[in-house]
Amino acid sequence: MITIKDIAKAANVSPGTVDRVLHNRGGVSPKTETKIKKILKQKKFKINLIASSLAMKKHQNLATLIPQNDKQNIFWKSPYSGIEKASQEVRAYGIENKVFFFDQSDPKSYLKAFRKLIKSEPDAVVMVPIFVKESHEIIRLLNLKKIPYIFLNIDLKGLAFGGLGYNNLSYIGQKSFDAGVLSGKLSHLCSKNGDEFLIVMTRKNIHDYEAISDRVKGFKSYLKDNVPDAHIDQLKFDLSDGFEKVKKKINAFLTKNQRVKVIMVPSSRVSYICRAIEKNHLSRLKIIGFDTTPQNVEALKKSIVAFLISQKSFNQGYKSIITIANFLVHKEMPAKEIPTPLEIITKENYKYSHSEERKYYNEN
Amino acid sequence: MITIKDIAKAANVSPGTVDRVLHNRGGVSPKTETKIKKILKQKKFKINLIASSLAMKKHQNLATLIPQNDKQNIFWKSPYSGIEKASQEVRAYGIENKVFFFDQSDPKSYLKAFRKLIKSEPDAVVMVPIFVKESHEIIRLLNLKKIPYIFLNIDLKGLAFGGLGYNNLSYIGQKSFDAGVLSGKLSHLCSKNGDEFLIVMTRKNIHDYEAISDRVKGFKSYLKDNVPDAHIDQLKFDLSDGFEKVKKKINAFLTKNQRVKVIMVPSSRVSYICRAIEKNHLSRLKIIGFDTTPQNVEALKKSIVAFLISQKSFNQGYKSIITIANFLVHKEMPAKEIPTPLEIITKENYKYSHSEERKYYNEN
DNA sequence: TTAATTTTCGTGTGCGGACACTACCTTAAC
DNA sequence: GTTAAGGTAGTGTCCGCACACGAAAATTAA
Repeated sequence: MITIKDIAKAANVSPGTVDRVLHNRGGVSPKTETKIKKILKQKKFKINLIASSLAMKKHQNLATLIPQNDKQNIFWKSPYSGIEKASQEVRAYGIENKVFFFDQSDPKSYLKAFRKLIKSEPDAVVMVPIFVKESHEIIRLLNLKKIPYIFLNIDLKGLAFGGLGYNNLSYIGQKSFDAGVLSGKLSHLCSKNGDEFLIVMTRKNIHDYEAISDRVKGFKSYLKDNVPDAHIDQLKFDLSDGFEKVKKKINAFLTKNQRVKVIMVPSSRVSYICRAIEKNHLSRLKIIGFDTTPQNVEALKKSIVAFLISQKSFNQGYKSIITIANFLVHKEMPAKEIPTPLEIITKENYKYSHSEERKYYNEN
Repeated sequence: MITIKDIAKAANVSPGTVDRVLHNRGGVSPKTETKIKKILKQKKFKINLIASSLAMKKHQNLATLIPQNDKQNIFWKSPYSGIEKASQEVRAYGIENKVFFFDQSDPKSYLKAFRKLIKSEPDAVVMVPIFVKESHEIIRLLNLKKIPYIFLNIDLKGLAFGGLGYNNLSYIGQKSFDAGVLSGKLSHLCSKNGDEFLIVMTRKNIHDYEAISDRVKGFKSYLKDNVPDAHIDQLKFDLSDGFEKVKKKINAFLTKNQRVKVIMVPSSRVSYICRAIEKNHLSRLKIIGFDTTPQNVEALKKSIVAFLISQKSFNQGYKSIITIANFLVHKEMPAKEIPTPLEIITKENYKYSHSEERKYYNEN
């Protein structure tokens, strides 16, 4: 193991000088600088990150702005858990993360949570930019204060600030269009000529709209390219529709359209739809959904759902914190986009997936 | 951030005493011990792993025994890369890993590499126990020398040493039977009533046999449970069969058996088989294979192969080193089995998978 | 030449924890 | 009452690096 001291000895200088060269901190004559750099390369010196971050005692604050998770919004439990896990890990690096929750159906609570967040004087921010208009305000302030931020799960785009767009260090999440394409491929593979496809949309919150509509676009795009004469139907429900109404409508539709063999539900509420479908229909259907919520996994295990496409939201949360921590501590510039894998989950491979997440739950 | 010193102050003892309690090193009266433990819990003290491993300056040696990778055996490149990546990371913890290669078709080179390995006096070993008899000898020596070891990729079992079995700390790899079950499920999903299934076995090396035959068992098991009247054919080739012979045999078979619609290749050589199949057959076939070798991915991208089941061998290699390093440094006991996820890879989600591996290649 | 200034570099301290070493305090044996 | 033995607790040093401080060297000004 090569240390700074080894380099110093070899170059006939003190460790301090080597350190100055390593961090371009100036104050070193060109002669010695090149000499040291040569030895550095020759001996393949790598900074010991362990010792480095221990010595770099400056404590920094992180802040995270995410939707509250509860029984209704169970989806947000995973990212939160991932965030918690990462927070524990980076604490040793002197980074303290504070999480601020908001009600994902209430823009006011979003702004309120942000106001609290900004009072905590964070050095960097991880946020889920659900509300477009409010996020605009938030980001304006972050830019002003020069606080770096990354987007989690939702890739807010737009021509804000005079066409410059947002300045997020990175986006960590799923590429919704491609997720939709994948659902199209899976639908295609498990159907035969003449089968019809049905998309069931459940718009629970307005802000889901972007991702969900991208998935639908991706789905249609795949089919257009690969099954040009595919017949695609679409059913839409609103939150205001009660379960009974959904049930009636969907079963009536399936009775009338016996050639529908594949159902794709672009939201994370596929299990809800499954519950609404009568058994006699289920047997002929291949159902594809998104996200491994407990209910969805239940339906998968019962072989009601054929595929779930997972965005590994636990890993998303985890990675967002690790990414920004690396940026703060080691000035490591993240990629502008860090897409989550599109994992295909079936009854048979579920138990081998999400192992980090399960491990975390077991330990806590 | 709570440090040992904080705890010491609160308990009116010196940091040394707290450390003794933390590591059960004895020499502390029960009274002070319980007091300290209470404060530890109350203040939620967590050891700072960064500082801990820096302070634990004892340098340790790791040794890895894996098959050489070359054009013929490209599969082993991924695990090796994962091992290299992890080795770099753990070097900061004072752990030096040495890799010893052997020819995967030559037991003698296996033993020879091991002899070199043992001369390096490793504190722990990661090994791919390809050859049964020779591994037995190797493990006997490791047990004798009390060197801990873990199995990578191949789960050597047996009633060795008086029925006690091997003493490997852990096995890191795929559960082959379940991988086969998954391939059965995928075959099922993309077939319709009356379709026939074909298994094409290419036995390149004897030692692959276990994993491959388990995959076949899993495949058949799934179909037996879910498609009881399924018709499953099987073709076997040997390394000695030339490509032309394979080609002739397989196409003749497919011509004669037009109802075969799904082909499952339980080895990592699906692309080889695909090259042998004539185009007029390909169009009606759904082909499922294993492992994301460059050639297989090529076939996937051309839509010749429908699914690849990946065992993420890069991650396997990576995890094996990390696991044993954690064991050495933090005495963290690993799980007896660490199964790799069974990832379903299609043309559409390939680019989002194996991101760590690709990142590694880009940086090196 | 000498003083003033700037540039270059060496030294020392501390991050949080591990562990060897030492000092102290009991207890019991003589 | 002295001493040895054994248990308990405290001190000090070091891990590899970052950074502040100030000394030495080099340069410029007077």
